[in-house]
Amino acid sequence: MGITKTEAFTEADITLATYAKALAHPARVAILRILLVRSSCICGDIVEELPLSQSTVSQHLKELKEAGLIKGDIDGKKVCYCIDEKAWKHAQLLMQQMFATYTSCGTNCC
Amino acid sequence: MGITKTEAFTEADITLATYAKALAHPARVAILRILLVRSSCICGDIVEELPLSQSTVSQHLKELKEAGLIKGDIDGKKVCYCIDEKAWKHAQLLMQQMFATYTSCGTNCC
DNA sequence: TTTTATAATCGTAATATTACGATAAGAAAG
DNA sequence: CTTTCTTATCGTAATATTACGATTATAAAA
Repeated sequence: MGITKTEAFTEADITLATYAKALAHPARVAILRILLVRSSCICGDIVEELPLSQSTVSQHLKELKEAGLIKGDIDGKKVCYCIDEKAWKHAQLLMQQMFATYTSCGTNCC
Repeated sequence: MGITKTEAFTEADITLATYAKALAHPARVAILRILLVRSSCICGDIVEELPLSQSTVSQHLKELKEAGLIKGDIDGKKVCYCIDEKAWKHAQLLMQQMFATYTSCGTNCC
């Protein structure tokens, strides 16, 4: 149905899934890498670094913003994007915790 | 168009996005947590722990398998799922690298 | 004020995802 | 062989995603 039974899952799982979803498209990963490389804010010349139209990039930026991972401030006639430190570190923590839980199982395993 | 210009992105970004997509739904996060808690294989009583139908759970399991994060071996009339260690650690590494790249920017930031 | 540049939004089309019931496929149990 | 249990797959419906061109909105520049 394309819709998710959100009420059925824990807050933590929903949050992690939301962050993961933001990373779930190569274009958005690429955008984040661009923002990461330039450790200070940059403005919207992201379009020129990607093989996508301006409207498509704008849409991906919107999704990253909605997930909370980035923020965009108006700066004259451009818009200035950067990583949202708090959300970024939160996502990092949730991911780390998730992945770190793994301990390789014994001989009874697949 | 619901389709992605895969040829336009780097292999690393596509791989990371694929792993992220596997985590991009709370049900799949929940499934992975179940598999993580029981460090040895368990079988499809995952269904009973989730408020989803058997067919829906099976579909999510399939996606996790296709992303490579889990594997399922036949064990009599049940199927035994567990985390795929290699892929799991690969995903962990890619995520860590991605998140660790961040260094909080100076005063010129949003 | 008019022009120009930048980014967001709208409209639309193609494809993907999520979910479930029903059915099929497989092996173990009787 | 037949029944039973478990999981996969099919069919279908509702919604979401991805992408682009066209348009709109806003502010700086002329």
